[in-house]
Amino acid sequence: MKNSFLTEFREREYFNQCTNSEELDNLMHNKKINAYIGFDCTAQSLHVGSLLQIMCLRMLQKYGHRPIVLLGGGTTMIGDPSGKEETRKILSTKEIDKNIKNIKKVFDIFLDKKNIKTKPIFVNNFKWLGKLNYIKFLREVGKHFTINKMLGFDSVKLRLEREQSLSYMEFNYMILQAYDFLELNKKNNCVLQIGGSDQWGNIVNGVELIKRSIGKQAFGLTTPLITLASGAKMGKTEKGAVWLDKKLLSPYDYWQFWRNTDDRDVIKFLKMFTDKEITEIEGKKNKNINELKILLANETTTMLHGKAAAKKAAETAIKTFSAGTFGDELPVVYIKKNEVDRGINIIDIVIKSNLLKSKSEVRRAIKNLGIKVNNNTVDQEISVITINDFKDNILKLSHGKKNHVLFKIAN
RNA sequence: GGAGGGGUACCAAAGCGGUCAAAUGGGGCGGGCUGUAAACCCGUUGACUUCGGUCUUCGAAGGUUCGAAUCCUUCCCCCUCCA
Repeated sequence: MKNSFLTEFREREYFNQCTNSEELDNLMHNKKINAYIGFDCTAQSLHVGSLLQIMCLRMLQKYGHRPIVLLGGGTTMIGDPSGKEETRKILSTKEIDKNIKNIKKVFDIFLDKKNIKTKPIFVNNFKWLGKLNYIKFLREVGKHFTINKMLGFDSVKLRLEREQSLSYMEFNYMILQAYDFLELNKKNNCVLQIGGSDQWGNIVNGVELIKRSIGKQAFGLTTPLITLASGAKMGKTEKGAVWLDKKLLSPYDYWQFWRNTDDRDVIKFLKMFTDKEITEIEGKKNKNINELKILLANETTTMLHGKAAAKKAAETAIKTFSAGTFGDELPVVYIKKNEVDRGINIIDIVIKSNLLKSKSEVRRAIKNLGIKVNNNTVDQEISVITINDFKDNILKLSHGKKNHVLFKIAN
């Protein structure tokens, strides 16, 4: 273990597999390299599922290497079958372009652009995939792939074993990804591709393609699939994906996501998703678990949304959970004064708050004593909200312990 | 192309003429206990409701019947075996 990149990569539990870790270690020790990770652009932004990958890019920078961010405009048009049981929806180029634009913002936040030597390179594989000549491609790239082998890859095998259809289009995905790597190797001198463990097959194909077609050595490195102590996949909550975009998930909710980490995952997450030194984290092992969770939430939120937003989120959390009051990071809904004067039924105001979607759900929640107005449990579904329920123009409405909305009166 | 089996709610899976808005398990949500954790316990899990009911749902469309998730016809999709 000479090279600190791979050492830290292992220490932080990022390591899953490597095509040749010893040589990669040597290489990265002796010179600065260019390495790439590809990101899927099927959604309008990235969520925590991609955070580990982003952390890898940051670590490359930390050790003086240059990250290449591939936003797969071309491959997104095909859809990666890895880990998917069904064919994905096919997006239009317009949607994909829009997604790419928005996703790029995430990297602007996480990656350092000031240091010329490690400044990230952004590429879109549509640039080369979009103008491929089919016959030429088959002759130059296709000949290096055998169907026999391709059938053995998990992404293909699983689909076939489960007798789920796999279109020819998707079947080609791995070849395209391999070609991406070749292209980046030629044009950007990229010698390493990092990805999630589900990308192993695709990555290995790229490494082999580079070797066969131009005789060069390249490397592949994968990160493990993060599973929670509870066994669930990381990143999903009741509210849906944990987006890395404040328009899709507020800093407060992002903070809450980390604050609610399972005890057993806290140390691991501190290692994976914060910049705190390993030794420092190890030293905290016996600290109060809730303080560690707050540390985790503060660190991760600061990294994404900035110090001020993290601080506000933390304060709001304290007020909401400890002090029994409320902080200003809670979602706010404005309500007209004359509506309040008329009196609003509790069911209607819950619907207005978006805490619950249907009146039946609200009735049920009330029956289960899950609705609170200003911390007082509502036990009657015929209760009416009036101006008297507003204190200083504000009313706090809660569903359960963690979901709160503030109503403010607007004229 | 031939012979069988199957498509049920978020998922898995029962039901096979009325008592079915549909058993059970998982997941979700709420409550309790706690620490905004885990485990455990309880409740709840189609929509609307004047709480009497009403409306929509068991692959799709038709039909039989007083009455269909259940029976019949056609169609679509999936699986198993044979060619």
